[in-house]
Amino acid sequence: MKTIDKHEKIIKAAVKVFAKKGFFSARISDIAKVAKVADGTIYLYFNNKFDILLSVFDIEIGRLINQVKELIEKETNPCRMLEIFALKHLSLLKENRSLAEIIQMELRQNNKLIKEYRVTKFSEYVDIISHVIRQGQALNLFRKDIQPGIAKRAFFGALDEMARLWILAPKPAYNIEETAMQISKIFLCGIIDKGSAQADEKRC
Amino acid sequence: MKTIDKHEKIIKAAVKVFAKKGFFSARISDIAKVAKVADGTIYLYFNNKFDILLSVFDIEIGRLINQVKELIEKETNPCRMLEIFALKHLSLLKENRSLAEIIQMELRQNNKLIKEYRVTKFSEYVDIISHVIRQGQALNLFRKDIQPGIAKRAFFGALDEMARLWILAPKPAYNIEETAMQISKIFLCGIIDKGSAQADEKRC
DNA sequence: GAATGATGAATCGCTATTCATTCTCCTTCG
DNA sequence: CGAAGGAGAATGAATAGCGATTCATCATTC
Repeated sequence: MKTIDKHEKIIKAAVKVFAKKGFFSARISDIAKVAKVADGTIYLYFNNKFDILLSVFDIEIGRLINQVKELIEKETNPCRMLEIFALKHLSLLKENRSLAEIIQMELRQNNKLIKEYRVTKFSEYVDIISHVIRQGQALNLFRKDIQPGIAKRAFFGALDEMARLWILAPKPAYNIEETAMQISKIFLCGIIDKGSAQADEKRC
Repeated sequence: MKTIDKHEKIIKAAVKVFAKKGFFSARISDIAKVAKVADGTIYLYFNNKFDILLSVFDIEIGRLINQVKELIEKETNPCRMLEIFALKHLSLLKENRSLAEIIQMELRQNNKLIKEYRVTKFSEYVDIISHVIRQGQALNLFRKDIQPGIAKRAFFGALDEMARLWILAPKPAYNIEETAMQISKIFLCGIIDKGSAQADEKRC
């Protein structure tokens, strides 16, 4: 059993336990039990309980962010880029429900470190959206009176709220493709420049 | 000093302390200090720490919900109703920042009682939106292919994300009116039925 | 037989909750 | 009118339990 294995095992276990109980109610001994490791072992790999949470953010959420980024970068049409963002964001969270729960719960905590996390790595992720909107505006696809900073939040917030539905409701009422499509559709219709020939051409 | 005064004082204090530190990190003695009351006194009015949080939800958030509901009910035009919802929701949260922080943080906790709260009182609030959308569809103002259940979440999620911005950022980059207007505009443009004469008439 | 990794029982600090005591403010009666 | 008394409210020091963290000890590997 290599060192690297235990580090990973503990993080995976922590994702499960934090998702189930929330950071504060989760006990180190819970994580240790799920990871099949002694309580003390955890302190060989992490400085303290909060450090485990930060590692979850860095590694697991970081992985999520990279996957979406990578896909977006392959596209050039801003409309398609937003559709892909919606679809991929939702489907990755759906696949990894525990992680989705942690994002919902812990990334909202009023904590200095978490706040910092939100303004660095995570907001870099959300900034993908405003960047795409600016591209669309430059191409005369999207209306110029839309503020990218507000629109990005509107779009991300809409997706985030759908993610919340899945976490709170035991049975999902809508499937991912349908949800992602509806949200991109509402949003795209809302920002597309109807006076523009480009918008028709690109079939946005 | 009447009994009713202390109950209120403790709740007001709890709103501040929970907002600042979060439920788990808030100490009863902190709340007591802010309320200018002895630690023990709190237990004359509340069963336990969690009971204080539930009371905050019931009383303070309930008050917020009622205010928005009341305003909406005065309107008949679905487009205006959505605009008013956006504006009032944001401005009430802005006025009561501590409460907004609690909503952001604690209403996301993975807790059975809070989950129940979300599926009763709070979702009744969000359901105002889907109700308005259905009205609009019945009047041929809004497109029929929009699913009210998804659209309500898209709209609410967008507003909620803007509220989050204000909480995390020390200095707000956008004012309320502008934000509410942009979000309603994007959303209304996204759901309005362009083929319909009604939509023009009503100047949506 | 070191050196490194792992263990888990014991420690230690923290804070929700309790409860014996004190305070406040009426009511009653001499 | 003022003193006595007592009911309910308020106090805050003491308790009690929890759980993060430590560390003396054990296991494994070379």
